[in-house]
Amino acid sequence: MAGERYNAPEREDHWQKQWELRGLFRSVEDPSRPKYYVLEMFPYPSGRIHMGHVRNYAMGDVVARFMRAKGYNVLHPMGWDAFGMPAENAAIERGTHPAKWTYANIDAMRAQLKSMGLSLDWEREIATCDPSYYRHEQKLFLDFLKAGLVTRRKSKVNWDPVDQTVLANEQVIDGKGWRSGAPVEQRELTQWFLKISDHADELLERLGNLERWPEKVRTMQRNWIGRSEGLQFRLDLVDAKGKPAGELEVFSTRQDTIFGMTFCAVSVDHPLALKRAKTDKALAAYAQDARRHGTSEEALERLEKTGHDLGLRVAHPFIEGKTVPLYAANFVLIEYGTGAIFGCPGPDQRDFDFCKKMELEIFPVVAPASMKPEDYASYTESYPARAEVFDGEGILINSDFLDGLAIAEAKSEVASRFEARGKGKRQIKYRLRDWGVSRQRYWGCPIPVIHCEACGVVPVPEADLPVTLPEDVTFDKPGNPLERHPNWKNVDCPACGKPARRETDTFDTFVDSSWYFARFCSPQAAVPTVRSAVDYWLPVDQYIGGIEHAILHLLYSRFFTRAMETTGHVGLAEPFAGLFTQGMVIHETYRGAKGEWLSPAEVRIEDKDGKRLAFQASTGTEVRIGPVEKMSKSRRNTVDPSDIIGHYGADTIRWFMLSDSPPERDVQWTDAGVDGAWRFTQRLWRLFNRAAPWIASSSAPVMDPGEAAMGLRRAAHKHLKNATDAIAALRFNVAVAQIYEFTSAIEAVVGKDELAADAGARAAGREACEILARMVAPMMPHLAEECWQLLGHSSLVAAESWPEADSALISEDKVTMAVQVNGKRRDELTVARDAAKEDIEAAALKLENVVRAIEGRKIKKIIVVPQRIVNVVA
RNA sequence: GCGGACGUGGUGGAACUGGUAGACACACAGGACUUAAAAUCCUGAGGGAGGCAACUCCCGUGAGGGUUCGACUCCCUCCGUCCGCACCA
Repeated sequence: MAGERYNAPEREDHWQKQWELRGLFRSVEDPSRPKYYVLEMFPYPSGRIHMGHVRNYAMGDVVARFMRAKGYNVLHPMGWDAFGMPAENAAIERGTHPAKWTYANIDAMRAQLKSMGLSLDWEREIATCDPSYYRHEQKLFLDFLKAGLVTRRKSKVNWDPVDQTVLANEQVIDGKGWRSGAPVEQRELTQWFLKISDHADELLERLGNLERWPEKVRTMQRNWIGRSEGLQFRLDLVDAKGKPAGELEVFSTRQDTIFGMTFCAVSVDHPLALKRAKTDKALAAYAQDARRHGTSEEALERLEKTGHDLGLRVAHPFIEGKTVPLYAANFVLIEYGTGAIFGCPGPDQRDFDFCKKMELEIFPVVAPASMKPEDYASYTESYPARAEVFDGEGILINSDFLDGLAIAEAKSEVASRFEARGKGKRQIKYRLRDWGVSRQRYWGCPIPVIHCEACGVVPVPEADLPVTLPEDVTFDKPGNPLERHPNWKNVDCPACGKPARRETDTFDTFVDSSWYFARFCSPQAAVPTVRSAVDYWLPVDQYIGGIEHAILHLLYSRFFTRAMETTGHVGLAEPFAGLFTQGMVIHETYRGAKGEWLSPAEVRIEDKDGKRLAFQASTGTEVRIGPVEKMSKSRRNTVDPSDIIGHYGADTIRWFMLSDSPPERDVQWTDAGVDGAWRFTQRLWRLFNRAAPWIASSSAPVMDPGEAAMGLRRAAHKHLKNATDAIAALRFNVAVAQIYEFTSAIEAVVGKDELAADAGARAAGREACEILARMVAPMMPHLAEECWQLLGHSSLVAAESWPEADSALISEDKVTMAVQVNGKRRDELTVARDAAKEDIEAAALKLENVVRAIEGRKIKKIIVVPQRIVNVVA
């Protein structure tokens, strides 16, 4: 036995088979037991799992196994987010059919995940590209359509003229298509939209209830939804001759600054601008230029804020006879508010800059609250020369009837006056826009509608679902294969029976992932969701994934759940009660002589005089060690999880992922770190091998345990409590540290020859080992089984309950308190746990170090915090 | 620009509601075992000063100030790093 090594790969295979044989991780609804739904964001089947997956799923598995041991009925499923562009790209590049490519990847990745020993219910596995999944997505869409949650309209989209498809914003890089490199055009296309913006207020409001979500994610969603309260109002226009020329409707959150209005501006796409552009060629050219810059954010940053005079003037609503110019301006967005603004250079930096350029009047309308009224005049005079505007809290000035009011009061006053005149209304605007879900792509869920010349848009009858993708498609030409398929799109109209055309757009893949968590509750059902199942399992109690989904996926899923509630598919509004966003896996980067990226496998690291040097393994030439960055194919700084699992085993890679770094922060992959984790697996295995015969004859705790026994029992229960709390709070690195300490404590007792005759120590050793095996089980499940077996059990530790910490053993009867003099630690004092304050004070004052520190000074005060600290103030 | 997070030894990090800063791990050094190596085990260590030594003293959680008997923790100012959003009226 001694000298042997734990053969992780072989034993892990064995234990995985045992779990599967007994169906330990299959979950069945059981209303008599409390449920716990733990879910990690399901992967895109790109081909192989990466370290990010390993970290994500290791964490989720700890939670799943821990909660199972705590007695919960745990649901822990896995599936595949299987539609998407990479499959089509593979088809274009390699001629493989997207389905073939995708399913092969799923098979490969399933095997990899299984080798990690995850406690998943594989019977619930789903793939979003499977008709058995997406038929229900189509049904949901039809229900949403009926419920008025869907709309179809023309909108501007990013269009790649080479690939002939719409691109998501994320796929536009510096104004160019990410694949083709062609400049992206803005095109008007008729698209399907889910009306998420109708629910902006709900989605915002309910963020407040998501207490177990990271503040950061809630803030990001709050900003994304972008609520602003303001006033929408109409201003009178006059033409060059001073005659009335209609009205201009604007939106502002700062209507209090109305007396500072020195111009108005509209978007180049505003009706007023479009109308004039028909006759004003210079304006038409200006507008064209402004639109061109609309795509790239970088260009926006540098873009000068300019305007083109529209030849109209705007009458000031409160100053008789005053008018200001009206411009078409490149910085006004048609999508937001009314596409028109009133410009006030006072508290608005952008308007201030614009006025300077256009040489318009500039004066402040808000003065800092601390300023004395006699200084207002000089403040006003010097204002145009300022480098930056004042936009803080303050008092209205230069504003007629608003003078002296605070900003909030002035806002309310102005709003009331407009409302009284019938010229305006208080309004709340959101930045959030409707979610365009149409994609001109093959590998996605077909949108189940039919276009008929006579009947218009006709939903596919539910009996005809699913609308499946045709298999005989070609990818040799750019564009949507569904569009050019010879007959797929030709159907008879379900309403009138005349020839009609199928919708050839497919859904954005974010639609697929917006309800998969609900489908997991009844993955084989003939309807999208079974109410008894979702009512039992949902919400997801703990969702774990990357921060990159903070907005899109998580916001869409929240909206989708609300929509499914409206249509009766679920009975709750929020899908994820708890969210955890884990950090990335990062690694050093290496570059060769020509600046080419080198993978860690191609590099040999050496220590020379305390300096780390890297050499190319094949040539021996020196390699530059670059910054530590997120593992990525482009930088080639990836490590393949399967290589590590094949060499060290799954437990080692899991343990490493959970050690050291707090789970929300990035973890740096290092060989030394993996070696350390591997050494610990060996150490535990050796310990249990040594312990087994040593504790074999022990039974129940003995009547009169000695010092060694009591010490070990106290350590066991203390570490058990600490680790339990840490795991429950997802602080795996802290739990790992507790397990290390606990292991050392056991090693100090178990197997020691001098304690072999101590029955109490042997009994405590058994108790400690049994606790340790179960504590380790969520993190290193295979090794834990091995250890459990070594202790003589025939049961599986994966099915064992979590040990209970005995609080009586944790609170020791003697405590060590620090003794401070004037706040500086001078000595320590061990007293009975319940010692009286007076006795503690007296004992503290007798300590040599304390006496010396006091130096005969008079004692002013003594603070005693029971069980913690004594502070003598002298 | 707006918003958020963070800043602790050589490194990753720990420190409960303000109460012994640096747990645990990595790396390092010394030692044991060994013919040797690997593996394993033991020991040491924030920086500085004094002492043969047990030990004692000073400094120390980005910088400066404040509150407190007592601050990594709370407050203010500043510096730095990272992230998100960004012409949103």
